[in-house]
Amino acid sequence: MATIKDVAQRANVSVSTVSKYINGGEVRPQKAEAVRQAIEELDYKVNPFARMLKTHKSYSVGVLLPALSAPFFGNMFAVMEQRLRQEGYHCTIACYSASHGLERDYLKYLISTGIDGLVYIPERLTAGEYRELTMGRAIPLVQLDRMIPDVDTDTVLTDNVDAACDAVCWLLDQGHSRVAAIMGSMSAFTARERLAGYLRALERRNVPYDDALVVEGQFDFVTGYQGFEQLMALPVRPTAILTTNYDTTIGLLTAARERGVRIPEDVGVFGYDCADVFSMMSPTLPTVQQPEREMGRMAAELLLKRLNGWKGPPQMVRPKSLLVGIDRR
Amino acid sequence: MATIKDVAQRANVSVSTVSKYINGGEVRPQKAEAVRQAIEELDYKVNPFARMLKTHKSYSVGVLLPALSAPFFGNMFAVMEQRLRQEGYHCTIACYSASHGLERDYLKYLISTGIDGLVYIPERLTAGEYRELTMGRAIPLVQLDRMIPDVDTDTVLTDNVDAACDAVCWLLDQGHSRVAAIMGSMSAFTARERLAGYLRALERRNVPYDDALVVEGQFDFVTGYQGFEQLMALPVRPTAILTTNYDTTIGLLTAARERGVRIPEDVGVFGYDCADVFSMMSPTLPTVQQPEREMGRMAAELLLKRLNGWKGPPQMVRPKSLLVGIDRR
DNA sequence: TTGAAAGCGATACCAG
DNA sequence: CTGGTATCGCTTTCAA
Repeated sequence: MATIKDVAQRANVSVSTVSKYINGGEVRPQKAEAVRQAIEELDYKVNPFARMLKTHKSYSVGVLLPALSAPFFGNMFAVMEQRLRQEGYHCTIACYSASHGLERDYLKYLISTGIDGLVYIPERLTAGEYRELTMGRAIPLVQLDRMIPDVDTDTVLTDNVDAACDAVCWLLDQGHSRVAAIMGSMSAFTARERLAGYLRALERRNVPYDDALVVEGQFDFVTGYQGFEQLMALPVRPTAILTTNYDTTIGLLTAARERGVRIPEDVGVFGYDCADVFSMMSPTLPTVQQPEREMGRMAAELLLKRLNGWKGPPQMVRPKSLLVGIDRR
Repeated sequence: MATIKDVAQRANVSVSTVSKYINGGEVRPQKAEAVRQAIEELDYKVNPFARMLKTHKSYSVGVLLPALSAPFFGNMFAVMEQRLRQEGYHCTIACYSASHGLERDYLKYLISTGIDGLVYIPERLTAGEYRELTMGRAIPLVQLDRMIPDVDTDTVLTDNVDAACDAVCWLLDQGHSRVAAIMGSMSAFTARERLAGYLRALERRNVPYDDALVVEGQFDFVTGYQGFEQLMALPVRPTAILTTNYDTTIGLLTAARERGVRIPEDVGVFGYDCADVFSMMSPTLPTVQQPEREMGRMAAELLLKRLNGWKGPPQMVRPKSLLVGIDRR
C-alpha cells in the first residue's frame, strides 16, 4: 500500500502538502494536479487507522439494541443508518439478545472500539452500571425507545402510556368487559409504561383490575403464544387481549389459530407494531403503530448535533403512536 | 486518557513490558501485578486506533446488505453478528436500500474504513465494478444469499431453483391450472433463480408458459400489492400465485384483503420467507422457509476461517429451504 | 524476562 | 502557500 510519503515523493511536494490537498486545504493548482496524479498512479488510499490516531475520530457510531428480528428495530435502524451515513458516519451494531450480561459486555466493548457516539436501546442496565462503564470515555449518547432511569441524556421515546391506554379504552368501548394484556419484561422501560397505560385505561373506564389478566413475560414469540394459552385457561376468560409488541402479537395469533379461536369473533385482539403485517389480515387487526422511522431519524439527528459539538441540555422527544385498523370494522 | 507510557511509569517498568502484559506475553508475576495495579489506578484503556495502526487489524467486519426491514435479513444478521463477536469481531453495517449507486458507494466506503473482512449480499454490482472497487485492498469476502456472476469467493446461497420449483409443482398438483408468480428484479440473483425454478416446474408438469403470468418488480411491498392487482385484471385470472419474498407476500395479501379476494378459496398463494408470520393465518399460508439463521451462521464461519488465514479454494454452501404449511390444509 | 528505540501513516504547528 | 518535524499511542524487534 502506498503511503502519503510515497505520494509526496512522486509528486515532488512535501507530505504536508499532500495532506492539505487530501483534506481540502489551499494548494496551488499546479501542485494539486501533481498530487492528484500521483494519488491516482499509486492508487493511494489514506490509512484510516493512522488518521484516527491523530484526529481521535473514527466516524463510527455504535448502535446497541436488544434484537433485530422484529421489523420494528430493523426499520428504525435503517433510517438512522442512512441519515448518519449522509454525514459521514458508519454504524457498528451489536445485538444483546435480551441478555443482561451481553448488554453490559457489549456496551463496554462498543465503547472500547473507539466509536464517536452511541445510540442505545437499553433494557436492564442500571444507572450505576452505565456510569461505571462509561467513566472516563464520555461520548455522546442517545437513548432510543427506552431509557435508563436517572441517566440523563438525549432520548427518543414514544407515548407508550397513551398508546396502550387508548388501545385498551377502545377495546372497553367496544363492549369488552374483561380486557387482558400480555406484557414484556418489567425490566424494560416500555413494558412498564405500557402497563401503566393499561392500568390508566381501567381506571378511566372504571373497570376493576384483575391481576390474572396481566401476563408478564419477555417481548418474544413464546410469551405471546403461552400467554394466550394461559389466558384461555382462566376460569373466566378475557374477552379481549392487548399485546405489547410485534413478536408477542405473532405468537398470540399463532396460538389462537392452532386452538381454533377466532379473532375477533371469539376474542378481541389489539396488536402492537408492524401494522402493515396485521392490516393484511381480514378483518384487519387493530394495531398500535409506533413511528419507528421517525424515531430512527430523530435519534440520528440528536446524535449528529452532539457530534457536531452542541452542548445544550439533554433533549427528550416523544413522537406519537397511531392506532390503526380501528375504523373499518 | 492515560497512555501505556503512564502505566509504565507508574508501575516502574518499560512500555514494552506493559504491552506484553496486555497482550498476554511472559511477564514476571511481580511486575505483572504492578502493571495490573497501575492500569486499574489510572483506569487505563488501550487506544484502539494506535493498536490498529501497528497491527493493521481492526477486528471489524463489514456487512453490506440491501435492507433490514424484512426479518429475513434481520435474523440472518443477528446470528452472524453473534458468532463473529464470539471471535472478537464487531460488525459495521450498511444498507444500500436496493439502490445501485449506494451499493457501489457503500462498498467502496466500507472498504475504506479498514474492515478486516466483508459479508456482502449483492444485487446489481458487476464483477468488473467489484474488481475495480476492491483492487489493492483484497480482504476476505463472503457473498451471502446472492452472488455476483464471475466473482469467485466463498458463498452462501439457498436452493432457490428447487424451492420455487417445488412450490409451483405443489400448486399445480393441487389442481391449479394457471399459476402466476411475482418476482423481484432480475438484477438480483435470487430473482433469476426463482424464475428458473418457476419455469422448471411448468416444464416438469407440462404446463405451457404464459408471460402474462409473471410479474417482475422489486422485492418490495408495492410490487406485491400492484402485482396482485395486475394479475387480477387479466382477462383470464391466475388460480394461484407464487410470491418470492416476504415484502411482496405482505403486499399481495394486503391487496387481496382490500379487494375482498379470499385466500386460498379464490386464489391460491404460496408465500416466501418468515413462515412464522404466515403460519398465524388461518388457514396457514404455504410458505417457502429459507434457513436464514443457518445462512448467517455459515457466512460467519466461512469468513472467520479466512480471517484466520485459511487459504483454500473458494467454498460454496447451499443450505436447503423448507416448504411449510403444505400438509395441514 | 526486560527495556530502548524504531517505526506504523497520518495531521498540524510553525517557520520560511 | 509550502515544507520540516514533532507527535498521536501502541507493537515489535533486538540487545542486554
